[in-house]
Amino acid sequence: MGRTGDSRERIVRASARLLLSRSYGSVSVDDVCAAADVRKGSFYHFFPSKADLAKAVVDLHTDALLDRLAAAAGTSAAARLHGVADAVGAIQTRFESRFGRVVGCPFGNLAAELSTVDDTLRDHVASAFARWEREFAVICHRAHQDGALRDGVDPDRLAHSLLAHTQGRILLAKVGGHSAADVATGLHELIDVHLREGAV
Amino acid sequence: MGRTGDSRERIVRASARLLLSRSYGSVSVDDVCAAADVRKGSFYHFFPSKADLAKAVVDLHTDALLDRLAAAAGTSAAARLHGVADAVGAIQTRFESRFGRVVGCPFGNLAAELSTVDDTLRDHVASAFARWEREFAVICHRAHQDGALRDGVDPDRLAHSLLAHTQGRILLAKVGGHSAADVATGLHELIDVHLREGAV
DNA sequence: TCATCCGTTGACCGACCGGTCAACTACCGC
DNA sequence: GCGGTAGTTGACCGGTCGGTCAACGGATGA
Repeated sequence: MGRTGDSRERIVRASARLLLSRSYGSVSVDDVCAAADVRKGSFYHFFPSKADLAKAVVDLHTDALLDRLAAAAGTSAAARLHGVADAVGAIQTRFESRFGRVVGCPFGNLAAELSTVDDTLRDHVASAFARWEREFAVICHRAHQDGALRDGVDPDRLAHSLLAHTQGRILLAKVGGHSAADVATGLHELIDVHLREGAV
Repeated sequence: MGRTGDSRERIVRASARLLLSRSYGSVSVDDVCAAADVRKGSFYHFFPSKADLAKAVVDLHTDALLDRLAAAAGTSAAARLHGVADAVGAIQTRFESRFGRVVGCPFGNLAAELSTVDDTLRDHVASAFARWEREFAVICHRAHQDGALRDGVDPDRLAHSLLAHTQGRILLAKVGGHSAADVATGLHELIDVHLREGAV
């Protein structure tokens, strides 16, 4: 082994950073190798193609997100719902301070750019979204059982709606140059309008 | 003039089609020229760069969208609100039948891929979104004046929320392989929860 | 001690990228 | 008829792209 054997991890982390600050198409394998201080041959030792690297990056973000969502506390179901909005806001705020601006959602960025280009990658991102939505759905169902949801609000559909809203808000903040805090505020509003009057 | 002098238009229309079916990064200037049956020199006679072509495509879609939104009829303000959801659904359904799948929003796709890469392009797309949101806002304000909106719902914030939701739903449909009809349904639901009970 | 194997290196490749250019052509106003 | 000009053509360019490969090195286990 050359140095410490953490080359693969350095590659994934470096490309996660580069993909957020730019885009899949504008980040070359050479860029990634330079940022990770790894030679190209090593890169292709770990990843059969650039697309596979992107999948690894998706997995990295998926693990991080699911951890964060699980850690999001909250006593009542309604508070838990607001907790996920806070979690999303916290992640975006962290990206914002790291890159100096809202740079989008790691999943959403790849989904928008590559869904129509690489079908296996599309499928991979879709799975990540599905897991994310399932986490939301669990919380929505709990809120439903607690009677915190407005009449006629279906928990599964609310979960999907929440995810869509998250993606849309982040995208608009990215293109419009808004702040990550606005994203969180918008999500809180969306949640409130779905909660029964008088719920926390 | 070589043929009929409609080269520029052919270029824009061909690249509008290619950008929707693929992505900015995966569509080359050569691809566009081939699809438009135009030689590369002609392309660069009309557009100083590939990015400028993308701006022209944005303008094309902006005009089409604003026309469509203006044509969306509706007697009551609430019906008008649902009318914009139908308009979005109709556009997406048309794309779906043209390309065999949901291919995303022309603005959203470019916003996600290029906001962090090309600042002038980002600004151009942001302007298009701003005009779109303003159209939504006009209708939301009308609904507000008519007392159709739930208490505490701010019309401007609702317009932004509606736009975000539109983008998010389209993105999720694109990556998840859902239908354009689902997008419209989701938008109708979002509108309904913001309307006062008993409003049409 | 030695073979094995994972990781590493750097040179290399053909294709394709966005973009340029000088020459040519057909129209239009004069 | 003639000059100017908008449009067109095809050859051309340097750079970069994703990806390949043979050779090498150092730890590990027998």
